[in-house]
Amino acid sequence: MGRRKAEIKRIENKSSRQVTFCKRRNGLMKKARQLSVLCESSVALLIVSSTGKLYSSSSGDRI
Amino acid sequence: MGRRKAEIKRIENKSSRQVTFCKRRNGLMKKARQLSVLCESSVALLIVSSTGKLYSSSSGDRI
DNA sequence: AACTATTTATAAGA
DNA sequence: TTCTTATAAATAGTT
Repeated sequence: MGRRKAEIKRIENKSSRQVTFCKRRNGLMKKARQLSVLCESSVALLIVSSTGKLYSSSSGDRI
Repeated sequence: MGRRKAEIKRIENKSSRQVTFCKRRNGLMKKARQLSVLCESSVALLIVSSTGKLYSSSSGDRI
């Protein structure tokens, strides 16, 4: 989904890797929430960045 | 992403909710794996269907 | 951080 | 129900 077909392999460039991380992390969380709402399911998502920062989302969260 | 704009609210029809659950669950797991590979991160995803069945994916999984 | 061209996911349909 | 297709949505590269 972008200007070029993206191969699924580690992004070498550090800054673009971090931009992609931010974009895709947000997209993933959005879709996780959508699934739980659309299909009455419980969804939990845990992401730990390469720098060790934790991001989480679960269907019980208000935001 | 589809023929019609999909509102994010519980799908009332049971069979179409099930079809959507299957499609979106697969899509979500795919994107979770992509994020971990592209951005060198650890990603864990847990989904419990409305019938209580558990589906999980984590970046350590071989499949 | 915003913008688009393009790819990808998917809602309906066959 | 598995496959197809039109369209919505996500996002890669750009500005």
